[in-house]
Amino acid sequence: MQREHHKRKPGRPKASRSSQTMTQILRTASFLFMEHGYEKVSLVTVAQSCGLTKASVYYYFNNKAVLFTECLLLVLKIAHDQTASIMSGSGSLQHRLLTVAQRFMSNAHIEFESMMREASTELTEEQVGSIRTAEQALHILLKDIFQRAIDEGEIAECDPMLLSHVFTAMLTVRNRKEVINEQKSVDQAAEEVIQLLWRGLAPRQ
Amino acid sequence: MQREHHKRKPGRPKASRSSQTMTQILRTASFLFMEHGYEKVSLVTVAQSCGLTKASVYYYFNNKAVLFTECLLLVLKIAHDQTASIMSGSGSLQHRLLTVAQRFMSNAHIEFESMMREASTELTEEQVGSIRTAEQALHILLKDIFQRAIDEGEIAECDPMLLSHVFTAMLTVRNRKEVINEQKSVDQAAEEVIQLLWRGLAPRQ
Amino acid sequence: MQREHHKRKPGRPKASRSSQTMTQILRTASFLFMEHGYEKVSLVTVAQSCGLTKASVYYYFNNKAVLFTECLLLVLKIAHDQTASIMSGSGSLQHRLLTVAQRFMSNAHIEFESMMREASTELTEEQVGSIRTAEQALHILLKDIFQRAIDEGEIAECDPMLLSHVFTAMLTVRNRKEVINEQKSVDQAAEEVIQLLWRGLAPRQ
Amino acid sequence: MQREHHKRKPGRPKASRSSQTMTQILRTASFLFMEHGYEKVSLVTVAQSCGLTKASVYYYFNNKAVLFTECLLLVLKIAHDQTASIMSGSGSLQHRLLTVAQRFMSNAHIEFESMMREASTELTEEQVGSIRTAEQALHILLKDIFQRAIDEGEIAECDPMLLSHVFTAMLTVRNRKEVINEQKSVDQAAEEVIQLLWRGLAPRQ
DNA sequence: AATGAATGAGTGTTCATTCAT
DNA sequence: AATGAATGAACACTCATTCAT
Repeated sequence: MQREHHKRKPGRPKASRSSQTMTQILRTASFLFMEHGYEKVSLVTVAQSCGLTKASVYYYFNNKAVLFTECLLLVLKIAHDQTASIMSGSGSLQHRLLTVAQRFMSNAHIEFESMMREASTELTEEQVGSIRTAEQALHILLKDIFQRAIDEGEIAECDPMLLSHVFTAMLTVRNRKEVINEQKSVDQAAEEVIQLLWRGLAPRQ
Repeated sequence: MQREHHKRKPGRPKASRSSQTMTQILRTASFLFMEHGYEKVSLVTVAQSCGLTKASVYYYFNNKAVLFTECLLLVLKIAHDQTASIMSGSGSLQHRLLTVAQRFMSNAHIEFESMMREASTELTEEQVGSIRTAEQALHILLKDIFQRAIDEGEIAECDPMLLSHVFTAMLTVRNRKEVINEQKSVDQAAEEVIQLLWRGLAPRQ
Repeated sequence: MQREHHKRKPGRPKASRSSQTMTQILRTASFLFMEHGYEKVSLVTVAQSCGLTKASVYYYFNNKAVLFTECLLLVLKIAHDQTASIMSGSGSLQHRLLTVAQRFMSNAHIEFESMMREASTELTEEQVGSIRTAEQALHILLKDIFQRAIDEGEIAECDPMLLSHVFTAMLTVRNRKEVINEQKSVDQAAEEVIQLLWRGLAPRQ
Repeated sequence: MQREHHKRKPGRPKASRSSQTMTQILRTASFLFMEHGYEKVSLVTVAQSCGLTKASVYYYFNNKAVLFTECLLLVLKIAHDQTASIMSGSGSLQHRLLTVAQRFMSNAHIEFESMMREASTELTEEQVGSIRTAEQALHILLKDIFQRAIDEGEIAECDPMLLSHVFTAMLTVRNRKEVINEQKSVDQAAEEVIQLLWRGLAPRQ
């Protein structure tokens, strides 16, 4: 009889906190992984940073590799979306690249490739694959943009995929203390990097 | 190389050890650290790769942090000397940079900054400092070369130190599978990277 | 079956639970425990095998020890009843023993004593006691049957309780791969075991 | 020059204690495994029972599965050798079997098959195989003895391998409290079991 | 000069158990 | 009646480090 009133599912309803806790773990862990890499971040660190117990982290993520994978997918997705959003905006290509550079360089992170090398022995092939795919999506996005710019004569001819990698590699100067310091802000450094990339070293005659 | 650093006391291996075995450990460990990073390389791995026991490694190096420090100092010194040698040679600046790039890119290694971040929690400030100093020597070398080139109008005006960092950062594309593969050799990639750096993106009119 | 054990209070599931779900848990868990032993069967396995959650299992059984106890009591009662039913049937004693043997040997199960030893550190003395009682009921049943057979001269004189244990112990050969295989079926093995027990090794003159 | 005196190997000599510690671990662990099974025996228990640390156990045995395997191989070898020695002695077959039975029944142990089922998920196929081989060696030993006895008309015709398994299965009654107690010693029980096996149930006419 | 032995601290992972809903 | 969330205790395993020889 009660059942006819409102077919409420039995059991404790999934508290909205549930998803909140999970995303909090994801966010915290993402930050830690990007900051310190795979090995250095222990699950107890993640847990404590969230005010939880190790076992609670395991309640949401089956193991460290899974957590790591989801974190990277999240970070890469955000990076991809942000980049896409910025690049689809108005302004000159140079200016939009600068905006992307500033965005990327504003949050420190371990160089991607190093992190993957560190983690790859612990991840399944599938996990590595999914991360690689998400990473490539970002590079393909940039490559396509560069390709179009080349076609339209906006930039000089070159391998657009290589350019995409070089571009992101250049942004890692952000991590060097001699580059970013009291005298040179991140934004300023980004500007100079982009200018370097744009003009090249060749002297103007 | 050791005699050059007078202030270091901890971090310096016990004197009067058979330099034969010691340099072998150094070389082997250097290779392993550059290949896999700090954490991934256990002292037993180093020992076995030398045909020794863990305890023997401890006989020459007081602890892992000391060994790591000595390794990086060695690697950085070699890199510095090689670069200096190449850059002091003849040929155009662009060509000499290409040679340096090819040399660097030919042996895979974990991105330097990532490795330092990984290791830095285990190293003493002094150890970090000595590595940073050696690293900076390399960048100062490049900076000076770039500065002179700017002064002589060989390359466009820019922050030479930043340029030095950007230059080395660009070389890390070597680690990306999409860049180095069957279709593009390391030397070819190096060439394209240098060309990109030289010409920049701006379209020629 | 529960009503028969008045003295047990801990170890007895909360009253007035939907016997539907409860018996399903009991049946499923019994099977799993007999198949894999105490430790190997986690409550989450039991729950999932029933399409429930761990917490639901706890709703019916206060803890793992209680569930295990109830399972064994159930299994032992079934074994007892089946044996009683078979032995009270017609046919020669040897033939009825064969039927029992075939019944027992047809479903694989961990040797009883091993399972008890595994579980006993987690069970209360009371729980161990109740299981032992149920187990003994089975042996007493057999003992009485053997005693009567001895009295009636149907079998040779011997300690009937020991015989009961030897009889059940012999049936555990069922678990050995060298005994039960493609060439020898369970029923055939049972037959040979019973024949061995019946005739003994002594050569006939 | 020193080298010419006595080519002593460098390093600390393998203390005779070394092997002593190792065999002590083996003995202790064997006892514990036979007493409680695979899962129940944690390596910290083993270590403490030897007055060592967990890590020390790992110094001698790479992991729990390896330790377990070596323990079982040891136990099975001892059992095999003891049995062979006893069976090759003089006296009637019945009497020698009794001696074997008494020997086996005097030390309690978990039923072998149960232990293997418990452990097999953690062992490599190779490890399982080597244990199975050692186990089979014992059964083959018995089988051959039984076969010869059959050939010589010393015992009645039957499947000698099945007999071997039945024989060892019968000895597990040792674990039952109703069999071994204040009123019936192990030796006495062994005697009755052997008598049962020898004479069988069939009434003598 | 080199090594066998031993250890402490830490890591990932599992699981029975509790509690509010 | 049933469940989502959270936890503590245990376990297997690794590794840098020490010390007597």
